[in-house]
Amino acid sequence: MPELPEVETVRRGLEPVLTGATIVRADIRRPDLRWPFPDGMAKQLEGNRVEQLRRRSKYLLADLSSGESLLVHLGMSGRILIYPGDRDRVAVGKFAHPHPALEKHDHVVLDLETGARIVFNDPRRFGAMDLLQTSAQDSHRLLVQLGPEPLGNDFHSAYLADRFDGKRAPVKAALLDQRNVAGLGNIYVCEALHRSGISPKRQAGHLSQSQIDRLVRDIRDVLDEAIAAGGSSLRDYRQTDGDLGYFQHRFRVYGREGAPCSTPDCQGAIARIVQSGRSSFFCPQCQR
DNA sequence: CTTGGGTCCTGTGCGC
DNA sequence: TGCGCACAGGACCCAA
Repeated sequence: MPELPEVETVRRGLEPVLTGATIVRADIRRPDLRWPFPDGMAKQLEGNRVEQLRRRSKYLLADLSSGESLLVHLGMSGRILIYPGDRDRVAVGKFAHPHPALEKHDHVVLDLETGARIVFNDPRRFGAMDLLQTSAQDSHRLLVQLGPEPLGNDFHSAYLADRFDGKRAPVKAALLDQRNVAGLGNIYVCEALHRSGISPKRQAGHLSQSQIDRLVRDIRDVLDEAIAAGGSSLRDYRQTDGDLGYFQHRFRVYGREGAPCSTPDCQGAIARIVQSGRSSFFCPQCQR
């Protein structure tokens, strides 16, 4: 999926289009993604204004005028595209539809009063949508266990040291565990560990305090840089306008098996190993 | 409690 | 050009 930087990029793309706009029509084109959509979702959306578009970890939350929020998760392959529409063309009756034809895997379509159309497309359908009471957000089953935002004030080295204390799991697994810190995925964990010079195989509980300090800083840095670059574009991810993100050009280890390590004075080559079924990319020379 | 493995689904890229 | 296989950004669920 899109990890935190990609979801934040989507949020920033959607925000100006969605905030303050009223949903005039919701077209739910199949009964489910990863889970069934809530009963009557289309009706709960239609007629509502979107008050605010927020992000929590890798989830988007659109707060509605009804007091409910639409929760959206992009899974592995989910995309949201905006078609600005063209009211004038509709108004003069030249075109029955200002938007391009729907494509395969376009599962949810929201038409806004402004004429804009928001399309959720997800080939693998690991994504999710749900409705929740905005005031009870934190008790939602998908959000209740999430750890702190890595870019927020609650994520700091004392916190992480406490969470990692006594853990025998590899630090790679511990950082992917959303209960420890919420929003990292495979790419940015690999990248942060490389920047910190920490092997993904190291037991989380065996890191020194200075390594944890460094790791916290590097996690924040890599996420900030990725957001500034508009996220990373791999197979499926695009920004809301269909453009590519650019951060993938700055990967130091992810997807670079066999390439020379980019650390100054390091003669190592990037290796790939499998940890709990997922690829870890790292430099065995400078990550210890 | 922690940890690791299997699983959902479709698409793509590679080797043959 | 076609075919089969490995692999893909997530995270739930269950067994040990």
